[in-house]
Amino acid sequence: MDFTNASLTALRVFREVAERGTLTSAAAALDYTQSAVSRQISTLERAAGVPLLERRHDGVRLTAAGHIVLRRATTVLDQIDATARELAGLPVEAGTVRVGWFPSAGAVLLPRAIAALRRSHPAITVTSREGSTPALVRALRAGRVDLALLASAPPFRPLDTESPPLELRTLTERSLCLAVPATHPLARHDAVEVADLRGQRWIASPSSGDENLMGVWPGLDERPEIAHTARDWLAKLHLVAAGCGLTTVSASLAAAVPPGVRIVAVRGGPQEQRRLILARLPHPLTEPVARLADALRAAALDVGTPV
Amino acid sequence: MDFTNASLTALRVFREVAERGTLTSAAAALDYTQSAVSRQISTLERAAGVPLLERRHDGVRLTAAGHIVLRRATTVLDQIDATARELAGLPVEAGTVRVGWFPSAGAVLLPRAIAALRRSHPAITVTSREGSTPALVRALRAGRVDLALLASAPPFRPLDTESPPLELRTLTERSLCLAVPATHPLARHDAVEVADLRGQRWIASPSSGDENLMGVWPGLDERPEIAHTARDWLAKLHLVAAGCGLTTVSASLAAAVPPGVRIVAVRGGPQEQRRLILARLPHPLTEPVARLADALRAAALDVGTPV
DNA sequence: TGAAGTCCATGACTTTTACGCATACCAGGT
DNA sequence: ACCTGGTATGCGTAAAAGTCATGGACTTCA
Repeated sequence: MDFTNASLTALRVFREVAERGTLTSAAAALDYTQSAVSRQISTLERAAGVPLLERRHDGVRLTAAGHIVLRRATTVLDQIDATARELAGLPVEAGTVRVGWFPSAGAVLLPRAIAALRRSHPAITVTSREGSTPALVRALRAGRVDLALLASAPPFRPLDTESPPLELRTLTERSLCLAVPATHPLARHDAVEVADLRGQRWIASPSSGDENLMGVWPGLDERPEIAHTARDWLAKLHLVAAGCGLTTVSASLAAAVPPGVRIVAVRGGPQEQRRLILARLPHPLTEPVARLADALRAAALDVGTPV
Repeated sequence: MDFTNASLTALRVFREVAERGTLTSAAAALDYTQSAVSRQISTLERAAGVPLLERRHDGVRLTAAGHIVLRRATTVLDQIDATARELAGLPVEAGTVRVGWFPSAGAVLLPRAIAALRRSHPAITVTSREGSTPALVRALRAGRVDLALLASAPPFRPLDTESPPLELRTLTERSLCLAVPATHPLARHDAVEVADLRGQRWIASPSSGDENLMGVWPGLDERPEIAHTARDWLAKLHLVAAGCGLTTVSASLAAAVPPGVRIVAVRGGPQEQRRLILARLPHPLTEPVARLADALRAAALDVGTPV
């Protein structure tokens, strides 16, 4: 008998034992007797050809082989669960407003706002452009855009020092989150500890200098291993989905992640807040610009709601 | 009973049936009787809740659900086999491959290839970086990447003029397609006429000069109205989903479009072909690099198949 | 039209496996 | 010495897996 004849049930039991630390508590959790669990584990160890658990007086610990099996079992069982889900088939007043947006700020929010505005004010037309924060601020000042959607991180410096100061409205202020592959152990819970991020591989944006790399958790207390660099969010998120690494993500992008990506919060370490800001020049708004600003605010409230 | 209680034996049997096309021949290969295989498949279908095979007089064919299960079963069984090898301490190929990619070339293909490679050669590590075509060619020449995934359009000029010439392999050559909102009238059919593109609003990449704008159909015979400019594909595609405009898209990205986007072909006017190219320096490949190149070729074949 | 061949599904039966109950053993704490 | 919490194992039973034999459906060929 070799490992290829292991059973999924045994792998599930093993995972539960590894998580809870005793056969007895795993049995209770899975509605087995302690002896049934003991036999399952014994069968799995015979299949593996090596002990997977070190028995102690107060429970069990994983052996090196046990860690191997746990890692693989997690992947296998997540694939089985994903299969089950997949099988269940569980998807304007006239005028033009010009808005600029930074990708992580605009990718979800702006399309939703535009869609909502089309329904409520079909005569209002929106055009938009992607740009960096400095470029968008210049575009606002120059009148090339009416509104700008920007992301902002501590220490929340002013966008520029020109006069008059821009009118800023914070649409959301959320904790920075983490995009993890759905099959990753960190994806099991809604939140992970910052200490759990050690030893992970990261997908970061290319950048120069030694400021914090975008994409790496800012509270990480080790030198990160950058496995991939990417600017494009579609590619980034698909790399995450493929299990290629982790990346930080604004909570507002959570609605746009492809299948295979889980968004989790990070506990421990300083709270990393990110603001989504709507910037404009401080003069009276035209009606269409005011309506788009309303739609963006409404969309910002919706984005916090899972769809 | 649900799918999470499926057995590895049943998945192995299913995979063999899928591969051989008849229960009888799969039974012979696995040393079962034909009726044992029939019962295994029936049990799996009850677990799935839907038929996985279409019985015909000359054997069986996979249903859509069957394809789902086969894909997942392959991953699961490969993981189990890899676990057995890992537990036995069998030597495996180790090494890191560095690959560069242009977003529209890399966003779908590379994650899939990396995922497949991880299953077949878990000891091979891949790191990657996004870059423009000229930057990636320079990175290849300088030895900073081992492979580069590039997109190419007519007239298919050489990537550079240095010697020796790079070794290029075309992974796919596809017609350029159009991403349209699912609610758009043009989404009703699989293909549209180039004349129907007049008067549409477009989402283009920002660029300078008067060469064709990326994102606008190159055969369009009027001055296009650019409603949005964006580089980020996630944002672009969500703008399309929101009904904000159309954009051109490589067929290889079709697998990554979010809900609300339809990919359609364009008839009339000159055929717009796009090539997806794998570039490398013309010297012998190390084993890991060769394996990743194989995985990319295989993934390129898969991307053409609707799932 | 009938025979032959190939395929899948199923009734009846046998063999094997999984699990619960009860109990023994072990280590640590009081 | 006793108690608590843990794991391993003998025994018995029920359930699952597999084989044998057979029937039905379809296609091909004489």
